[in-house]
Amino acid sequence: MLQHHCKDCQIKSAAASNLNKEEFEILETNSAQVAFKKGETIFKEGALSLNVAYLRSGIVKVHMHGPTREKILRIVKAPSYLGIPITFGDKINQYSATAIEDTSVCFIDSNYFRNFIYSNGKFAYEIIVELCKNELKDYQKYTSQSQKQIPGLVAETLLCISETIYNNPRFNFPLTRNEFGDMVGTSRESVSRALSEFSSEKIIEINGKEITILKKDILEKISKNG
Amino acid sequence: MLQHHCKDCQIKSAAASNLNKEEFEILETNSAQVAFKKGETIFKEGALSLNVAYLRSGIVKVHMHGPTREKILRIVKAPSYLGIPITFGDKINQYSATAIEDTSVCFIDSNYFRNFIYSNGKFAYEIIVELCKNELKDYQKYTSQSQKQIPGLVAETLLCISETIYNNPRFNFPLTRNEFGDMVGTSRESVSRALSEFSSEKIIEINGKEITILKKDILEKISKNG
DNA sequence: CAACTCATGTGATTAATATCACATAATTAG
DNA sequence: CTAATTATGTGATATTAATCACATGAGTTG
Repeated sequence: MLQHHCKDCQIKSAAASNLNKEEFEILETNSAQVAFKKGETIFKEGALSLNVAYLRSGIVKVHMHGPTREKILRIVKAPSYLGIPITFGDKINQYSATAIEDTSVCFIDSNYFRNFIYSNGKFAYEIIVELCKNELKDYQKYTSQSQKQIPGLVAETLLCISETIYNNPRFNFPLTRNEFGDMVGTSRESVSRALSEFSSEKIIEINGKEITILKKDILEKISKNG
Repeated sequence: MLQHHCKDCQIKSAAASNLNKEEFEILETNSAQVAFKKGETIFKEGALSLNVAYLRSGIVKVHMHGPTREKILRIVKAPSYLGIPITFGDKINQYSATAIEDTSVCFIDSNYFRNFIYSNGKFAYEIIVELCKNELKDYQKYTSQSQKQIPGLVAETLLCISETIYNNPRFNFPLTRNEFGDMVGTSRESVSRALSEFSSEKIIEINGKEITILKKDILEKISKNG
């Protein structure tokens, strides 16, 4: 457990901003900050869920076993809670989280986290807001994925990664082609072909892992039309 | 607004069970019970979300516009909250709810609902648990839908409707074939073909809207293997 | 740095599903 | 009760994407 001072943490969650001095002391003595290297597992499907994980820095993939392959549910960028649902929705983790860049995670004993919900209404409210926003985002993605064809899904994913994770039209795509496939529910070959197509049409530029979005408007159109 | 007494309501939510006498009085004066006939819209995508909807009785489909067609996100059976996320995740409804059987819904002014979260930790906690459980269920379904093929999806849906909605191997399927397609992300023809196939193999029996699951074990195998 | 292993791109083939077309059944409206 | 509308089933065809096969490339490890 690294020494840390939650009260002075510069990257508190919206919920934690509502904690008072005493609650911060409780948080501090019942949480642990852990560093993960790229590729390391933060928590694993099937294990007991005893902690709430708060992602302080880095990027993480949230994923679960599917009927035929792994499914990447979302890419999470710090700062954000990582799976409150696995803590309060079930006793056993229903999904895993793996660092796709070096990350720092605070694990909070879920009993104390629960007590904050009981005793601090503003804290609870912010947690609810975060859960609600996630659900809405998930439903959007869910709907897209069941209706769009592969070029649309690949375009959507590129835009999403560019805009919500890197805020930059040029970025290092953090997943392998195989994982990209796991994310949109298709094979690595199909992803590869869609990317090649976009590249040959000068909509994007590919340099290994580095992708540059050249024509955002066209990519948006492809994403929208499926 | 129908006259009603929330305190004595026999079908309170887990969250509402934690409200005290005063809170029930507030709830009573700031909520309205409304009856909906089959097919009527309970709330609509795009409208302002000013109320939390609590489904007291009946069955509802929750759905949203997708890129190419409507998407049915879930079938909800009473008693259950209907879309807390639309109230606290955004100011505008991101999805609609439509009665697929006659229903009774309590609309609760979201400002008062929010106050309960602020002031009653156990209420807030139960809301969080419900949101978390929904997220886990959604992720499971989400993963299935992006990996299984149509027979697997149709089998999964039949089992789900049979077990979680009707608790009976024989039931009146509450959706048209088209809506069934909207639910699993496929065309009505493909759903129809899968059902015919199951029927000719004596796995199910179809009598118009009435479906009987004859061989649950085989249906489960089809569902599991995709 | 050489030998592996893993990741990627791409052509050929196969399989799954969408779409179209149409007949028929069920439901709704007048 | 009849006409109109909507829902359903099913064959034929077209489209899409999966799978297989293989070459190349990049990164890793001894």
